[in-house]
Amino acid sequence: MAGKRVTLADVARLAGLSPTSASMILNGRPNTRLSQQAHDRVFSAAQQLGYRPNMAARGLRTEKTLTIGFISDVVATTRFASGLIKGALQAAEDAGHVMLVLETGGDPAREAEAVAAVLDRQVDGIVFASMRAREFFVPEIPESTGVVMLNATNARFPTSVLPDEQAGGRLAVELLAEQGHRRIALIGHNKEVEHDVFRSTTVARRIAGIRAAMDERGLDFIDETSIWLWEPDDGFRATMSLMERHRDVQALLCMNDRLAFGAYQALSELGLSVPDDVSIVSFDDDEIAAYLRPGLTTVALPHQAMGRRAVELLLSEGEAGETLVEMPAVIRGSIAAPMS
Amino acid sequence: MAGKRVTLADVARLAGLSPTSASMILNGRPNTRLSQQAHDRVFSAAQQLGYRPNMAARGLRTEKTLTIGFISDVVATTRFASGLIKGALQAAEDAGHVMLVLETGGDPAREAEAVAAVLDRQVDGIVFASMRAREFFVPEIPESTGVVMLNATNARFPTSVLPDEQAGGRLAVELLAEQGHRRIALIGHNKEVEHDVFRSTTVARRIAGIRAAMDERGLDFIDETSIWLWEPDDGFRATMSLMERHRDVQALLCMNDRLAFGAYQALSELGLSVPDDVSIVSFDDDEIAAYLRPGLTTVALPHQAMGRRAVELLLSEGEAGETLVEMPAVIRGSIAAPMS
DNA sequence: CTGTTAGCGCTTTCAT
DNA sequence: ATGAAAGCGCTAACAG
Repeated sequence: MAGKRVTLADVARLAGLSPTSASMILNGRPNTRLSQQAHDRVFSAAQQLGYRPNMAARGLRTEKTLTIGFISDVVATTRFASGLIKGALQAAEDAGHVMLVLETGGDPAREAEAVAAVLDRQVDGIVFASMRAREFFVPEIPESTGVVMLNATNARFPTSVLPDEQAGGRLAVELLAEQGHRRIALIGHNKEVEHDVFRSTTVARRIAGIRAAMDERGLDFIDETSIWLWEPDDGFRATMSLMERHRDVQALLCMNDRLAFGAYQALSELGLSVPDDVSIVSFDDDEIAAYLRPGLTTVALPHQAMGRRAVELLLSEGEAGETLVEMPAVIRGSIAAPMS
Repeated sequence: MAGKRVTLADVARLAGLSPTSASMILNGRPNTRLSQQAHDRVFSAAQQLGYRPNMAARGLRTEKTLTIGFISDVVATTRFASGLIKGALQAAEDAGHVMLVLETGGDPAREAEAVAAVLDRQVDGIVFASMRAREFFVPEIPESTGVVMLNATNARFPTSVLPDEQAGGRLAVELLAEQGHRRIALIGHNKEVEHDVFRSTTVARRIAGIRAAMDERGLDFIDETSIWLWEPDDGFRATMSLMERHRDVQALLCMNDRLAFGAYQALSELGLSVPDDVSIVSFDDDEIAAYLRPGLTTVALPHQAMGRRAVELLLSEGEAGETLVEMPAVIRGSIAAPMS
């Protein structure tokens, strides 16, 4: 049954035409009116034989492979960053493309190899994705190959897709301000990181958004708890230390959901209730946000939409520059009006 | 600079040899001793020109593409299942292969298209991965194409990689029994699911392992709490209901970490402490397991190892049959000897 | 030891 | 309205 693969020549032969004509018909070439009969015969022959074009052969001629390369540092491994892949995959599928996924661990040598590997396969374009937005090293790439930076930036490749962190930062503050909170603490802010542009372009923007929104309303950071990591344990300790010094804090703004998780644990240990005693808003919409009790209100990192957008830009040769994707608020039970 | 791509002919010309010779040298063909000089000239020419073979052209001749297809239902999107991809990616890279990743959402139509898409690109083999182990629909595939089922099974393709659930189930019980627990409750068991082989081949095995280990030690399920979903909220409710009826339970065995998360929340609400009042062991080693306080002891689903194994089997034409991958225990603070 | 010829399956001039 | 021929870049047979 599954002997040799059906080739265009087979289809042409069965249809009683030349491969040339069959090719034109199957590809729906315009300006070349072959008879209706010919069309019918070719289509039915292709159908009957179960013909599928050999992309390698086609690619050899056309230089197009309907394949794109998705090269990431560690995206494939991390919880929500796989949303980037998912979105990209969907957009690729919608456009009839398929995606080569490679992971480099952020190692320049592997990045170079990854680029070579996808270039060898004549991909139609490359998406470079990073787990945390950063300036991303990119090896030399022929000009004919389109490149989009996803959650990352690179001077040589200006087309990039990033979350709209500034608006996201504003939004988080607004969620709290609308409830009437004035004494708000920020958990996860770190002045050193803020000014380390390489490490985190976008965090700086988020902070800028938060700061602007706070200033406009005359609110102040109650505290700037400097911590380095953003894991639950850091959130736990930061919250403990904060509450010790500022028992009157009304709301917490956490830089990510894991910190917020730690904050929940700390507040619970202190006998404080969310949101009755303290409201919490954070960023990411990590999976745990929905698991917490009460659910965590958070400004989502729109990974899936970003992945989708990146591939769309790649395939449409969209204009260069930054595309900012909106960070939507996901409202859950962790915010309420302050009691005092 | 980046004009036309360097071709084998260019290399041969520069080396003063025919393309054939250059090809043989570059591919390190045995039994064809070309002079050492020729080797040197070809290598240096290739180096100098930055030659890279065109895989499409090579694939056209050799029928090999150094590319494998990874088709999953929803793997790419879910937190820990992306471990499957990561492992597969690593094994592929180690073997000099590259991976096309497609997602089908479990929809047969999309599955058929995905298979067609990778077959059109002449992949050297296909891995079918599923989020939860199940009998997986697979469209017709030419016999020459290797297929490995990953966290899934299919009658037509006997080569599959699965977690060793039976041993994992035993292990979980042993962790508790070693501490001296005798009154152990199982959270997440559902008799209907247990017998629904299609929905969950492996859960049945896990239960079998648990049951066997319990029987050997003369332990009994304190309760079989039938619930359908395995989300934190389900764990919360199941634990609440359980503790109401069996205040003397010493340990909880949760079918996954999310259920355990819910159990933590419930116990906390009841003023009970983990592990002093109740020990908890669960399955998966989801990310939250490390986030919980105390850390959750859990029998891990070895996704990464499984992904790796699947690709290794695919590329080595390994023998057919089930490959069971060990589920290792990850010990954290949620277990201790019972107080009573 | 090395080169020539042919052809993988497809698309694309260019003739008819 | 259709087909013949050439060639994409590579490798496998077969001569020299």
